[in-house]
Amino acid sequence: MNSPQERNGGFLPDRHDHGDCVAAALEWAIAVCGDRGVRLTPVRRRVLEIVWQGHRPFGAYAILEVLSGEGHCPSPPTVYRALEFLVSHGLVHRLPSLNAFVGCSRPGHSGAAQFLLCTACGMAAEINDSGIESAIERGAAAEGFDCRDQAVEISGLCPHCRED
Amino acid sequence: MNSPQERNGGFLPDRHDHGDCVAAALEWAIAVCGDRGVRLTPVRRRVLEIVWQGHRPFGAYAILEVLSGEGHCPSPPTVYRALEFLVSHGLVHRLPSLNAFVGCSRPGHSGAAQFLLCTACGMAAEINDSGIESAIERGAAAEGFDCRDQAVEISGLCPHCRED
DNA sequence: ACAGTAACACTATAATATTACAACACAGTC
DNA sequence: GACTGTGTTGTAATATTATAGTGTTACTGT
Repeated sequence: MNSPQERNGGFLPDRHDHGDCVAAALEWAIAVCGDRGVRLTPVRRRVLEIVWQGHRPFGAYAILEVLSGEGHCPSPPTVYRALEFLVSHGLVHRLPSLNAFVGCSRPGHSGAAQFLLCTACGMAAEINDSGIESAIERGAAAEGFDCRDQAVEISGLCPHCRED
Repeated sequence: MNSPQERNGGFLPDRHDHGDCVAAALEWAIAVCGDRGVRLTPVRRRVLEIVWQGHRPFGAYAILEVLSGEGHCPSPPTVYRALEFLVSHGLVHRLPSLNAFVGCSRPGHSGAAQFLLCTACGMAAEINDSGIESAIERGAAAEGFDCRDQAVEISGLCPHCRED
């Protein structure tokens, strides 16, 4: 099975078929959960869909608000647990600098991810740049540091906004 | 004037003379504020010293607690304002992944900083690796992204902890 | 059906951060 | 020394993000 990688990475044109992005993410999530014998419950599935509403980070309480608007009105722990599950299975990323979550565009990818965050429009793009990853590993190793996790958040202007 | 760079970077031995680190940071802060015509008021100075108590990130409310223990009992906005001032003048860094602040070891350095965060002992080390910085710039440029700020937080085990 | 486990609901609360406005302090000028 | 404008701090209230603890429900395998 293919990951949604080809379709979802980088900054996409404004009017791409976003339904495809969501469908691909969902399909991938179902496959991953099947493989690992874990459950993509309704709450988890719905949270994943909401996070994927756009290529834009979503706060936990924004997710909660969407769910509340649907009659189903869960409490913060429910949302955080669902997010934790999705993050732990590599389906969603947390962006600490924004206290927000974004769908993983390359769930099949094994390496580290980096994020481009547009300060103008709020768009987020995930890249998986092995040059950045290995530069960080080298930098850490030079200090005798055993690198376990990299969080790289790059803020600036996306291709669309830098023209305006 | 020299920045405290030589003395404070990377992971230092457990028993270095930490008074020197604080003194150097303070001296640098006084010089920077003098140059720019801004004031290193008592609150700001004291917050800077507290952040520099160790090479370890300090939360805003932990700072507040220290200040409270000193009779001088400020409120959250006071601490956040002081931190904002120090961050804006490059004297302190914010670590979003920890919601915490750490003294800048290389306040004179013009390039981007990266942080090595030990998950075992909580130590933080700042590095200024131009290889990482330029790899990120390349990666961003490849997406047509105009990079304004890089936040790189690397978690893992520091040289001391990886031996245990 | 039953036991074991995982997930969820619910209440409360902790931890982090900001808004808004009033009071004060300092620098430069008269 | 008083006047004035700017920047800083004090204070109270509140917003935002995240977790703890307890009990209940739902699914899985036998």
